Amino acid sequence: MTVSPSSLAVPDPNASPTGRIVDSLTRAIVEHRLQPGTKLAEQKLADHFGVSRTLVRQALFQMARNHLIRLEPARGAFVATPSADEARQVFAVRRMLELEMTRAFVQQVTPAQIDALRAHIERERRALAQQDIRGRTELLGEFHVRMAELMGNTVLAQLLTDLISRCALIALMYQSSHAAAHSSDEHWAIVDALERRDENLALAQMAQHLQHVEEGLQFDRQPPSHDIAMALS
Amino acid sequence: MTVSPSSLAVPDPNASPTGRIVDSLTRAIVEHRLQPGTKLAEQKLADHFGVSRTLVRQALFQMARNHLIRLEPARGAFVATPSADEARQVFAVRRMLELEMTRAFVQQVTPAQIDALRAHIERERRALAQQDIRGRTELLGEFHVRMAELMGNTVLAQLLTDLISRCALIALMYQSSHAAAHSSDEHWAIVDALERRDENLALAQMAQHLQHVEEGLQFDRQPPSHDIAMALS
DNA sequence: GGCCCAAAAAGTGTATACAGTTTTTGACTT
DNA sequence: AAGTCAAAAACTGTATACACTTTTTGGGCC
Repeated sequence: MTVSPSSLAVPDPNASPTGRIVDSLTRAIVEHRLQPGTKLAEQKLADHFGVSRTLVRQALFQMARNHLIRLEPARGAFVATPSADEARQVFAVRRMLELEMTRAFVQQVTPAQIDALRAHIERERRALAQQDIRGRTELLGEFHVRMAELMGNTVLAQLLTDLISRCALIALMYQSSHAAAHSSDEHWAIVDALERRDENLALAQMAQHLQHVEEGLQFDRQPPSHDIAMALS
Repeated sequence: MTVSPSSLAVPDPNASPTGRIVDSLTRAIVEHRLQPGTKLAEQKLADHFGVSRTLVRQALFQMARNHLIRLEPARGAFVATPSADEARQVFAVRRMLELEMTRAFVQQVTPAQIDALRAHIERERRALAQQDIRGRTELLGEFHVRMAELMGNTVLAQLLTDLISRCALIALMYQSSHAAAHSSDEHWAIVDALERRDENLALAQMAQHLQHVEEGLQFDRQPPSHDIAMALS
């Protein structure tokens, strides 16, 4: 199962102008600088990025496939507003993927991988200490992607990247009250279990971690609507 | 976990002209009417579909995200030629996702779901009996998607749809010698185990089934090149 | 003030134009 | 005959134009 990580080169998204726009918009959404439901007018984006609408449209179409934005025919693009149902489904898929990933990871773990994961957690902690909200969110999500990359499975890593982007958007909508510091400690516990090659413990830690992340969400809360009239109805 | 299937409506891909093109090209690739490596010239596709290059380009960009086609800067789009590494990674992800899906399925299985799966297998068998190669391939893959849909997890179902499309392309490249009839019988065995709510048996059957599908591939075989010169070098 | 409706403005959907790059062609050379 | 190279053709990448749809505006009416 272990495979050379470089064997499946993924083109740098910043290479093409469209990729640059996708990247920039994705960051803006995941980092909560764009509220769910916000209209994304093509000409305004085109002006902002200094390109024509053609490239913006290409970027928007691609992002719609990740469900980070929603396209309404003849009405335009909006930052997605995932429902509670969708949120639960996304988390269910993450659980499925990451539990089995953890299982596979234990089977082939090396000291170098453990070191890499510990180094990543160190970065998480620095971001936490510095109150670097943006870096924190990104790093906490990336921990899971890093595991996939260390296993040499680029396909899995890309899938997880998409899922975790959706989770970030969901977390915003349902106002996660989850303490980020807690997450970093849980990552540490997972790595400890991996190092000991204790499959059952690693699975339990990962399951608990994902459960805590999901529990931070409050699905009973009404999704904050961007539309005033609808919010007051 | 169980959620109404209709709650997360996915827009009919045939609704937009671009979606129609994506759908048509995806089918052509998955059903092996387009060889891996084939050049997809924009103007030719545009003429064929009776639209301008604009729409074709949108479709190609979207398909590149599924990895069904590969875009080379300034050179155009080609039907993807997944490497053996990529194939192994895709199968690894399928295993992860589907094993956990099976686990979750057992926890919440209903007689109606069993009936639906058996009905699906019946269709597989009809396609097999009629030597309907195209329908057979599609139905055998769809069985796994159907399980996700029956659990009410649209997110999972869409992910699996993409993965299974990639698997179909991989199967073509590495000349699966896997008997399709066998697959249908294995599906039957999985459903039996699900009906008995026997988690361990269901997991074992699903694992074995996926292993058989993957074993049908011959990774040692040189990927058949569309480029004559390269094939002879 | 609130409501209705038509004109204007803004925006999306698709086609086309054009610049720059890659591939093909075909005459010329060895 | 095989190789080379420049001109031509074909193709991609981006911008722009234009038809059609949705949203906004503002004036008349109750």
